[in-house]
Amino acid sequence: MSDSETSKRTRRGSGAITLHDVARLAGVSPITASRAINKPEQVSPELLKRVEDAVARTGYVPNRMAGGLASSRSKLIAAVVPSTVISVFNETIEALNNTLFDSGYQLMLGQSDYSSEREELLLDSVIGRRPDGIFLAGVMQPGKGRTRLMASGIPVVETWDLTPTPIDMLIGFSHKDIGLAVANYLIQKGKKHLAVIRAGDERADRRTVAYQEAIAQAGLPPPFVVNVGGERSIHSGRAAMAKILADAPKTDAVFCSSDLLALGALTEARHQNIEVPNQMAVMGFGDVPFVADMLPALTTVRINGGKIGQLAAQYLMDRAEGKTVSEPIVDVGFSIIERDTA
Amino acid sequence: MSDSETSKRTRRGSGAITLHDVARLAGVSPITASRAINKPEQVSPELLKRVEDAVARTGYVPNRMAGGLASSRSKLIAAVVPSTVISVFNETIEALNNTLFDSGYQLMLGQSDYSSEREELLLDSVIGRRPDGIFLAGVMQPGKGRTRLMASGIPVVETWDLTPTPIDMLIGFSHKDIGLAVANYLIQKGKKHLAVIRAGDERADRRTVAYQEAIAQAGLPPPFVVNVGGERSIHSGRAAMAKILADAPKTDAVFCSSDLLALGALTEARHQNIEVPNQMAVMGFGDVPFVADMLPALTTVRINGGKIGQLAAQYLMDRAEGKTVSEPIVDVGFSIIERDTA
DNA sequence: ATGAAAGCGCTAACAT
DNA sequence: ATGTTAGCGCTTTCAT
Repeated sequence: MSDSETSKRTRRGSGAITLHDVARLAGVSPITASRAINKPEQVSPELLKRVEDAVARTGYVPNRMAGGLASSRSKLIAAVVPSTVISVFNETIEALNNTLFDSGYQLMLGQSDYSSEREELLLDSVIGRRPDGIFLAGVMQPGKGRTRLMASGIPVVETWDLTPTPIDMLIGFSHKDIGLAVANYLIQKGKKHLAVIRAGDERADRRTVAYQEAIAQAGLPPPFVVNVGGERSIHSGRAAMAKILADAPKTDAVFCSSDLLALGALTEARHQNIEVPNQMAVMGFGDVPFVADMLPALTTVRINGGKIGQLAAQYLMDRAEGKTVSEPIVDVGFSIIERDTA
Repeated sequence: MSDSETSKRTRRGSGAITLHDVARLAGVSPITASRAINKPEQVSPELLKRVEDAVARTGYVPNRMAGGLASSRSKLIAAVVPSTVISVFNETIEALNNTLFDSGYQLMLGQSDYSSEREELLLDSVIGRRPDGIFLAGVMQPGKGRTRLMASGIPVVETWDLTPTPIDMLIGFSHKDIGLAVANYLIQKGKKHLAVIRAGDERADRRTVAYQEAIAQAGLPPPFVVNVGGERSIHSGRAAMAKILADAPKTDAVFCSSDLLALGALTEARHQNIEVPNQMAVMGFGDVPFVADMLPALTTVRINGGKIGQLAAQYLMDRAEGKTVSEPIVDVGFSIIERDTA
């Protein structure tokens, strides 16, 4: 209200209420106002109340960019995921976000679209924000991005995979073991002519290779493989199943790289009056929230995505606060959920 | 390498490479280094090259918190959505994120979980980051949150709905018109005993009320209503359909508040050998990416979510850059996609 | 085209 | 328990 500002160089900032305004109104020094807001136990009840009143009256919202700059603690966590639309990572992101929010952290979301070029751009953009931690969906392949990440010194958690050489922390499971387990599950169900509908990524590759190995070990003919590349949709699942039915008609079981692909395979099987699971077993991967309730209910590989997200958030926050994480590499495992389709 | 730092109060920052380091290495002043990076056309080729080399050699990544503080431009956009797991907003968020990223903006994601208490907390947290714009999934009800948002002066775009009193910009469509259109569509197909499976939110309410109106207008008996509250799953869709079949057996058409609910309804119908669409028509809402390829393919209301996201991003960025948005209120409409189930 | 000075809004470090 | 001072790393303003 009563301002007498005189300066040669003027450079009014955002115009928003600042800590100084609040302090002046409360009749205290800025640092006391800061403490009243962030560490109320360090301030006498009397002054605390005056500051609180001033905050309420002005509608002051602290500028976290300024705070972050001053304290080198941004209270930001970045997540880098390949895709956000109906992806297996959704549950993980939601859990991550919720856990972070409850402790006053904010989530920045970056999408790499399965492109490593874009991922590198994204990483620089992310590092520039100086987040207190970075969540990665997957394990980062060696390259410029990985190097820069390590150089940044920011705590990193890689997820949804296992590797002997993590950047930092790791919360995942073995894709190889899944390939093995699924093949053996199907074989034990009496299936003889296995197939696989796989995505183009490297994790799908490891599952497929293990699947092939287990099949070879059992003395069965090698599986028919359809690689759908980046097309993880129901549509491509249908097309893939059509191809299997046409080119490898003896097939009696298919392992799909994702639940969506499995749903597509199932759709095509129904379309062609193939009886599931006797004539054709179908398994998915991911156990996205709705496949349990469909008819037939999908037999699939379940990953506890929520647990991964929650744990990752905790680890990142612990590290941001200087604590050491006692078990920085965790295998959360997986389970085969037996339902109607296999 | 050769440092001789002497100061009484030491407070080493993050320890990362700063613009000063780059400038020193390039033999220019910090401001020249800054210009070389941000406005290269203002710097002579000679110095530009020296700065670029220094950046490459040091692996310098600008600290955007510092830059944001100095310029009052964070290059951050915040999105507030109720949920991220298989929600109709996913496509919008992805488009928003992609459009922003291409212009150097980053997305912060906040989840309100359909709770207005949480939404208020979230809003303060978001405002504290001083984003250049805020994306809202839905329109914000009057209240403390809305007031604070308006007071913040940050550009806001509300979406997925229409209102005569937007906070700022608005990109949506009429839920009332959808209720009307769906009812008339079903009626015109010869359906006489309509029902609705709705969620608990206010938008679903408006669709339902309009649906009831249109039915009344046509002289048909009022629809049987099942309110699933916050349970937007396939599971609750199944349960709701079971209830309809038990309590209102004459029902020959159901409009569902979401595609997932519709899928559940369809599942139950199949389970009870109800023939779709003749005996029972089912319509969804949202046209999530996979319902088109299922068997039967779902007849549903399609919203161009991608367009909303892309437009919202553009509007927010324009406003952040001081441009005026010529048409700040847009009705993107909707369409009924006729497929197998109605 | 380049640079010096000032300061964005906050908190860490050092008093008292 | 409260205050003073000096930055955090950058960009604006003004000068050359």
